[in-house]
Amino acid sequence: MTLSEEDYIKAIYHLGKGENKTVSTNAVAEQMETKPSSVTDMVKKLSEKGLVNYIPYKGVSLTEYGQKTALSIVRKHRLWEVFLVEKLDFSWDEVHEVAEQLEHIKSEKLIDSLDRHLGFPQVDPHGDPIPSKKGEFKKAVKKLLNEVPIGSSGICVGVKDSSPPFLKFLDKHKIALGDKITVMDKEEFDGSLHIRVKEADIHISNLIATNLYLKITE
Amino acid sequence: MTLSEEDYIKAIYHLGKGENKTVSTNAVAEQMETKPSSVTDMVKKLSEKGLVNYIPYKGVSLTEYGQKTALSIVRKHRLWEVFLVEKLDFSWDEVHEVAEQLEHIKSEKLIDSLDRHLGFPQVDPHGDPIPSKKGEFKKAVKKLLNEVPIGSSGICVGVKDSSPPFLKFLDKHKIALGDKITVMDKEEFDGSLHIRVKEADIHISNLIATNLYLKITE
DNA sequence: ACAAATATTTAGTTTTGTCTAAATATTAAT
DNA sequence: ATTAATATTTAGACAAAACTAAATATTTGT
Repeated sequence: MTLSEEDYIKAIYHLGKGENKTVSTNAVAEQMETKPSSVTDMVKKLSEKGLVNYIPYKGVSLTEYGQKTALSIVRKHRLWEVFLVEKLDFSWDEVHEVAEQLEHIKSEKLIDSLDRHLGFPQVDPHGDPIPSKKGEFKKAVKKLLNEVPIGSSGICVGVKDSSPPFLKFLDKHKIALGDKITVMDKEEFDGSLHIRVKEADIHISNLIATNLYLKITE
Repeated sequence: MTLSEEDYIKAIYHLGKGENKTVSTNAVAEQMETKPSSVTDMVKKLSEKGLVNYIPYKGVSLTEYGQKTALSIVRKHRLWEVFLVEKLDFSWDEVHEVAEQLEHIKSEKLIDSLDRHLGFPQVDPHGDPIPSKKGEFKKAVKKLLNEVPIGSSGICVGVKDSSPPFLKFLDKHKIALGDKITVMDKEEFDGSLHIRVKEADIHISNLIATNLYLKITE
């Protein structure tokens, strides 16, 4: 597999939302920042190699083999992201570009060793699940903090209200994007929550909880 | 810089023994496992980009800019080798192929962080020095163990006598290629040595010392 | 110094991945 | 159902990096 082929496989995988939907060549072209005609060419080649199903004018989807390949690339990408954040102190938003390069390194031993070195992480710094060597993984969903069941934890991935007062509140309570948050308990009376943010336990109102998005794996 | 260009720069650097000698296109072709005509093409391109000095029929050498580039690649290669051995438990002889890929990853922050993560190592697992960010580094020399001054240490990189009895001896005393060896003391009387091999102190005869190569940086 | 051997370059192709412009198929609108 | 708009493919070209075969320089042996 060439670098370019891998990028196409990954693009088709992501556009299909991991559910192997058929996607249009135009969509792939936009995702890859290239021209539709280039996509047609590449998709024909990938089809000959047995990585995708391609019907002219109808779109492409991954074959089983293509899916396995995509998951292997996603696995590498996410493991490297964990490495960059955990070991090299990269921040949440700096990892993507470098991981895009590292994901193409070819060495099974490297990835297995990296996985072990990192303690077999289940999710990457964005809260997305890391496929196992065999390609198994749990799906991740984005939920408002108030909808997260007690005992579950996830990664803070966004805000609904992005007004300065709210962001200031988050800053004051040391809640940042990328932080791991666990719902410890919920008050029946007012819907307020006891949560754990990176080792610290704090208590927040229901209103706050309805404005924070977590990514959780079920 | 493309991947291929980087490989050529590195080949020219290594053939010049780090001393920026002028090397022939044929030599580069052999090193790169490619054809001389391909080298001519690439060398012309590199010359236009200001990375090499090229005189047709006379050979190529790196410009100052080319040397800086080469050292930056060597630095990356060797840091990754340290990472693979120290953190991922790769053995001495497994690292090269993977490091050849990793050395092409482009991110200054990545390399600086890796360097820090590894504790700013001075040499790679083969005993070769790691250039600093600015491209400074000490030269490494290969010496027989009996010629190494007291107090110095180096990496075991080879044997002069490769007969089974000698190799068996090394195995028995847990001396392996890639091990760090420090000369602790020398007996005037018989030239025997007290050496430290990976935390263990042992005593070896002069004959043994004349058959082991160390790579040391001055 | 000259012929033979060797080294190097040039010219012309190939492959991969891309592009533009033109042609064709599909979808949407009336 | 026909036309207009949009999506997709085809055809032809290009750049990068490689190759082969032929041409040209350089070096070597006598």
